[in-house]
Amino acid sequence: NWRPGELETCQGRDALQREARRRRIVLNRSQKDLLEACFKWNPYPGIATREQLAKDTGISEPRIQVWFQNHRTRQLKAQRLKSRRSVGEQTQVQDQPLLKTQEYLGAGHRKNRLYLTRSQSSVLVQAFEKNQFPGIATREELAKETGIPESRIQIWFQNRRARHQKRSKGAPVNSLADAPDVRKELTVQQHQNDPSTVPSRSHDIPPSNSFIINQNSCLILYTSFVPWDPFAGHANQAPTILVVQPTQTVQGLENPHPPLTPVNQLPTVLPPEREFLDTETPLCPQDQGKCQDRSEPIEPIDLEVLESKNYLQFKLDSKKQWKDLSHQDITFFIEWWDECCQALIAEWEPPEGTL
DNA sequence: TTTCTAACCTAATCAGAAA
DNA sequence: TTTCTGATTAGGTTAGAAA
Repeated sequence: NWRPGELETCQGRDALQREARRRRIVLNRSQKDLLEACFKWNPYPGIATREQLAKDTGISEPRIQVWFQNHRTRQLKAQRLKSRRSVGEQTQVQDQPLLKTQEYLGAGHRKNRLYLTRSQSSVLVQAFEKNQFPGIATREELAKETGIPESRIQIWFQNRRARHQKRSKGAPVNSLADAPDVRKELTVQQHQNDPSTVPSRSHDIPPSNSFIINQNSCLILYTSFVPWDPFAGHANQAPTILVVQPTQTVQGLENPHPPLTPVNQLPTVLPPEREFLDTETPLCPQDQGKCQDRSEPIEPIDLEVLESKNYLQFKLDSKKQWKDLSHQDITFFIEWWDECCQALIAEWEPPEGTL
């Protein structure tokens, strides 16, 4: 049951000609738990979240991305099936999109764009001319040769095939299109290591490992309080996730759905209480020296900290919303907060027997 | 053998730099 | 503004691991 034109595609090709795929990974229970918990509150994780998940699970970021892609598909499919069953087969049901968080809607959601050099382009173009559907071995070889991550090479081939097909179907071909880029010879690593060479995105708020900003509240995610080996397989060594839920009043403002479900299904380890609750300036750990030179706490007019069950809740002043804060305020606060979290994590000693 | 799901695919679209 | 192209999405297919 091939579709017209499918002979041109990988799926229509003789299986014998197809190059081998990547070896399939098998997720363990705690990796799945962590991904599923994260999916519940954010089905569209941005690059910062995906990288944090990669760290915490030991799964590479591209595999995390694929897992989310597949999981969304299954989720939407199941959702549709469920709603059609409940309403009746004959009725047309409006599909409910998955909830997108501020992380998705804001800037900094995507990976930094890759800029290929002339030589990188020509290597890829040559490879494409030989084989439009390289398997994992070829892609890894190309990755080694060009210094481009394998996952991006895969994307490059996908885009190239799509555009190649479009053009061969009669669209006018611009001779410059897809030609090796004439930009100066910056390596990928240069772009990645030197932020000044990455195209500016002045409105960006830096991605945070521990923050998600919603319109009216901020959600704080702690991970990695427990040094955790994803492959160790001990149930009590699951990663720690602490999601801070916006208050009910805040939730009610704009979104009919609670934006997040607090994730407390996983073992939760709070940071040492003294760090947050007993100080005059609860937003800054006492050991402020670790927060570089920022010994001045953020003026707490915008934020307050509340203790509630096992959650720490930060709530904006009722009159103030995140959108009222300047970009600089937020950027400063996030950077500062990440540093404090890192200092805290570095300092934290797990209870005996948890390792 | 069947079921589940990671890996991979296309097509459409977004997004940002360059022309 | 338009063009180009890397990144992301939805959703379908393939194929390997587990039941």
